[in-house]
Amino acid sequence: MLGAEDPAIPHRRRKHALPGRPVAPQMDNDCRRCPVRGVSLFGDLPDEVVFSLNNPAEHLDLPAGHVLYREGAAANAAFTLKDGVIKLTRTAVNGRDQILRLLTRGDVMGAEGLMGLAYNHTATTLTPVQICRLPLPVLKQLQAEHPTLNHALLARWAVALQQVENLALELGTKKASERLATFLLYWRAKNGHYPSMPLPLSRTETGELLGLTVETVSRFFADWKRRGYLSEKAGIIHLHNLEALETLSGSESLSRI
Amino acid sequence: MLGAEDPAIPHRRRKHALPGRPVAPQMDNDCRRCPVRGVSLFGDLPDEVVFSLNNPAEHLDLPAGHVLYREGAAANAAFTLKDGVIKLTRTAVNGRDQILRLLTRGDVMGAEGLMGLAYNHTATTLTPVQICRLPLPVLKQLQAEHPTLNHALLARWAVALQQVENLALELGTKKASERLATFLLYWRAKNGHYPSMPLPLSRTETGELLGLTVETVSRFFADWKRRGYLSEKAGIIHLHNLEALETLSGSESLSRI
DNA sequence: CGTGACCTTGAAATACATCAAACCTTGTGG
DNA sequence: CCACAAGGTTTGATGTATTTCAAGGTCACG
Repeated sequence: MLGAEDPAIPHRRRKHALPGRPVAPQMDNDCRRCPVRGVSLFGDLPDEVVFSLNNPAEHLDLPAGHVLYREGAAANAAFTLKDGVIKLTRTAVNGRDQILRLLTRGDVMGAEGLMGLAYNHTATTLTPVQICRLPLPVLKQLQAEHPTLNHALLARWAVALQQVENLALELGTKKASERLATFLLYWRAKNGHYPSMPLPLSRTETGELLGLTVETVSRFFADWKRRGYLSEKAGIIHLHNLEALETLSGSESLSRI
Repeated sequence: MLGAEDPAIPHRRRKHALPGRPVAPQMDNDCRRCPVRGVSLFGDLPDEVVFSLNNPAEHLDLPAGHVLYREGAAANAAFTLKDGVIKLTRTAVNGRDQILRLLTRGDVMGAEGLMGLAYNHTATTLTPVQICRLPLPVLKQLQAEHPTLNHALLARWAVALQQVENLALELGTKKASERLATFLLYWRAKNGHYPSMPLPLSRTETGELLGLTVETVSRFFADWKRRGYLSEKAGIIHLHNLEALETLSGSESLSRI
């Protein structure tokens, strides 16, 4: 609880998004030994079914800054994220981007292809990732043969809906500092409640998530660093004053304290 | 296409939300003759199944301003909206409300009770409504017996997700006038693309949907009325200048034109 | 015909965006 | 290995969109 060890691997920060050819080393392409099978879509499927799959999924290793698929493109596969962080974004008519969800280990993306024809988002890796690519025809067949899968899909959709609802609630009811503080605390919780966590979002991206400009995000970070609420080093955020951040996430504003 | 007849019933505007006792006349409680069966959850179920249901659903007639269920309350039933408009809201920690979805004919609500224990939203009628109340145990059993139902549920979840994503996109990337104009055009489309449509939202509620204050909403309405873009009478909105609104929904601002 | 809910309008305050420039940091090529 | 280039971050000055506060106006209903 109090001051545990530092978390995971400090995901290396990307510079400019490389064109990123899928460096797929095919190390272990066996679904039965998939490290995320427990949390993945197939968690509910019995062993014999997973055996029978004959490894329909393709393992991929991608660098940070790689676009997996684009909003509006014809959907041909769904993906499971085994490790790393991915952002799902949409672009408004005025050209501004909105991050709608941040995906981490175990999350599924692209499954909307089961319902419609096109992807609803653009999926971009924020760190190097390991993912599992599942062609939609395979998934459709599995869905038909094993109704359990539908339940798993339903559960995921429900979670996704709640996440986006939380986002809309934040965007519609809170001000800049509140949104940013709330996000930092959320991200901390999502990363194991450690006092430190990797933050693979640039200031611009943080703004795209929270409906703010780069400058506004930067100003609050700077302000909170000066106050000693947090510090940052090599892409790792350290939260020193959770209480202050919790208060900020509730109501306070920069100039009022 | 051009200047068609006026649309539906001018839903009477509520004054203060009555405590609203469920005036349920039980006129026709037979699911087989349900006017929205085609668009409802059971659209896919074969006739014999619907027959066998033995009318598990309860028909309700509610006045405007009635709270169907509250965020956080134990979920015991799902509902199908046969007629009228309902808002789904959540309240932020600071007490401000956010409308997350507006439901119309055929929409389903409260199905999150299938996955979790509590309702995620507060559901409030904005007009008099006719709804169908479906106890969750019944729905769960149907779900187990007829996997088709899962597909229907999945489809609905997918639509809900897209709607909320659209909202988040609006809230995160656009400014007041753009959001309001976009919403008016959206609402027009949802009401049959007629030049006129009932708007069962108060200024306050419109603000709660779009992340704005009453005053801001009122000012834009006033401004656009003065410009002749629209007019309003007895809760009915008439859009006179779609082009202007479309431009506004894209980029323009009040002071800049 | 008064009362309560809702809507409008104005003036002032403020939060955030925009514009502009300097500063870091990190990977790269000489 | 150094220095530069490029992307990202910080900071300041200024503008403006939107909120906040306050008051008056309208409409429907009892």
